[in-house]
Amino acid sequence: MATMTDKSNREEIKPKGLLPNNQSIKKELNRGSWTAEEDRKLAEVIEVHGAKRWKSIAVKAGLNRCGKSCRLRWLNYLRPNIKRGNISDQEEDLILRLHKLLGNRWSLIAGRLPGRTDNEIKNYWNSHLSKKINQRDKQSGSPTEEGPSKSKKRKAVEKVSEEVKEEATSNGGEDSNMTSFDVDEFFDFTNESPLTLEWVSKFLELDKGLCEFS
DNA sequence: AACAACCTCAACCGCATCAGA
DNA sequence: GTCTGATGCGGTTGAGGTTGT
Repeated sequence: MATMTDKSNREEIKPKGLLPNNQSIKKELNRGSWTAEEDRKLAEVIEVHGAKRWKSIAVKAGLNRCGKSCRLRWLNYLRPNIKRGNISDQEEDLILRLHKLLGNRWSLIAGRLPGRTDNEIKNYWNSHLSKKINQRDKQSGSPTEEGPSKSKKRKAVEKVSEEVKEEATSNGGEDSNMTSFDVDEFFDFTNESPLTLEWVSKFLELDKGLCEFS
């Protein structure tokens, strides 16, 4: 089930990351890129048993991997309806807006972009958009664009979070992660302006339209 | 052609939260 | 209420690819 962009077709799985002298690797689990064979096994088991209890999925599939790794592989790569390839201008715009609104809440942002994963969006942000924004800021001289106040951000975050939750549950419960978080802690809200609420609702309207479009 | 510098993105890690016993 | 295992999230890493010199 590997795609063309997949680097995982390599036969050999090399350990990744810093593992000082194989220091306490539990049972020598496979690490690194996934092979097409592993993908196939994982997909088969998930088809039968569903995407839950990842540890047992790993065992049932005969994969020498931890459940976490299997989950990640499924969510970011094997899951049906994954949209791969270039991020469209519309999507990019949406990511920018959502990031302005939500911050680094990648899973929430991903929840508003059908077929995109949080990892993908995070990568895209780090490699493309953050630079773009830095350049723009340097040119304009202002650190950030006009955006909603923190209290409005908070409301928007709550709303988006709720919507994502609903969508997730209506999609069979899969990906029903990121359901709640401490908004109070995340945003330190003080001042507000009437314009900002308008900004948020406009944004949400636009967002809805885009979702229907895609 | 060879090398260095930079870029991309899959995968890992640590931590937080949730759910069940 | 506490413990423990499962799950989810965001930050980070590094292999491999691309571009520049």
